[in-house]
Amino acid sequence: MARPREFDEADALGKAMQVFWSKGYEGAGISDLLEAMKIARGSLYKAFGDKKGLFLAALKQYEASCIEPGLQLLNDKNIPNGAHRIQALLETVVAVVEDDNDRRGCFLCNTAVDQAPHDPEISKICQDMMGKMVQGFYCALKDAGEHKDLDEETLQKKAMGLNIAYNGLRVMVKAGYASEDVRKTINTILAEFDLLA
Amino acid sequence: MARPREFDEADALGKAMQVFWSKGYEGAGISDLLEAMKIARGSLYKAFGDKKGLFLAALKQYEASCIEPGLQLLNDKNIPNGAHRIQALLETVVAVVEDDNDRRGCFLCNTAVDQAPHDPEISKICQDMMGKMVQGFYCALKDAGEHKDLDEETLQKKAMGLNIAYNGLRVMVKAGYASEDVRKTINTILAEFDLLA
DNA sequence: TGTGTTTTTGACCGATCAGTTCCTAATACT
DNA sequence: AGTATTAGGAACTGATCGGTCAAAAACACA
Repeated sequence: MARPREFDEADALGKAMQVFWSKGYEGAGISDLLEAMKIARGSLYKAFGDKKGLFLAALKQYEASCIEPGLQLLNDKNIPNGAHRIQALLETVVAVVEDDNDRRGCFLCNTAVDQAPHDPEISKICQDMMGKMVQGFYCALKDAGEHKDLDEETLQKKAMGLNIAYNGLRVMVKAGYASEDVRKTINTILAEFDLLA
Repeated sequence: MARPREFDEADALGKAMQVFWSKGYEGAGISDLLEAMKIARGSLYKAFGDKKGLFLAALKQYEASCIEPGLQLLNDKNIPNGAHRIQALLETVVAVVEDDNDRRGCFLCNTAVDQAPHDPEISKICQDMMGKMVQGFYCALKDAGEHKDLDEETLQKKAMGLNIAYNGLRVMVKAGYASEDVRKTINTILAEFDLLA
């Protein structure tokens, strides 16, 4: 017994995510968001509460649409060698630069850098999401050649190290490094972590 | 034959650097800066031009006061083993967290993440400064045990890999990870790069 | 003691910020 | 058809944004 939504909430949220991803929390104005989402001001506040509410929803959307596929790649048993899965994931980082010169980096990493230190709620979310990435690397490592034999703690530490490398690569991309440099560095990382054939 | 400056420009710039470092470019309002620098609005614009001019000066100041000492550590021949120098540098990352719960991270890394993609001038500065870090790691690697024997290109790639790890650690700190986790990860990095005794 | 030059200062500018309010439009149920 | 309920939309809020300006103040020189 009420007027129905005229916009697709999931679709609008996806657009909002893109804006936050490109411009960051502070850099994204409500007007920017409205324009991209193609909804009116009142609708935004009615549907998402306030700017931070929309941001948190966008972050969750990023997890579902970008982090999750990455995790599935790291867990993809169709690629028997876990090292190949890790390589594939790292190469997505450079692929977006080569394909579209997309230097938005990782929305999660961006948020960790510019919002987490000022907001405990966001800090917790970032740690949770990063924790999932670490677990993804862990699963892939368990299927990676001689790593199978390592004890759990060592694998966990290696997984954390790979996640650090992943974030560092994202920073490198944002700093503006050429894609070839990023690609070379990926190979170095893989070599240092004993993940090359 | 003119009124002299009443404030120490270098001192004020240092204060501005702290504000930008803590809050980022967008997060730092002119009012925040004025309050910290303890000067009046007009003085700021007379001395530094505009907000971006002040930011660039602050970034240069960061290079002189924070990056440069790091580079000197990586080049410090008083520590004969380059691996120890690298370890010492990485440990400064966790030390600031343990000592003061300082999670501002690296001002350069922060700037790369949230400003470089939107400003070619800042992008270039970030790449230049990161290049210096890479060279620092390179110098240290040349004095690090069996690495002495590696060819130049391999060393360069390893140096780049270490810089990526360095930035990744900075992100990890900003995300809010406990200092013990960061410390463990540092050891993992050193181990993977064959820099442990 | 003027006089010229530069710094300081705070008031002020238009623009934009996030968020609110209120009225209209559109639906579902009776 | 009537009514309750919610969405849509635009005008509006006070606060803050980065930046300007003109007058007062402090010095160096004559």
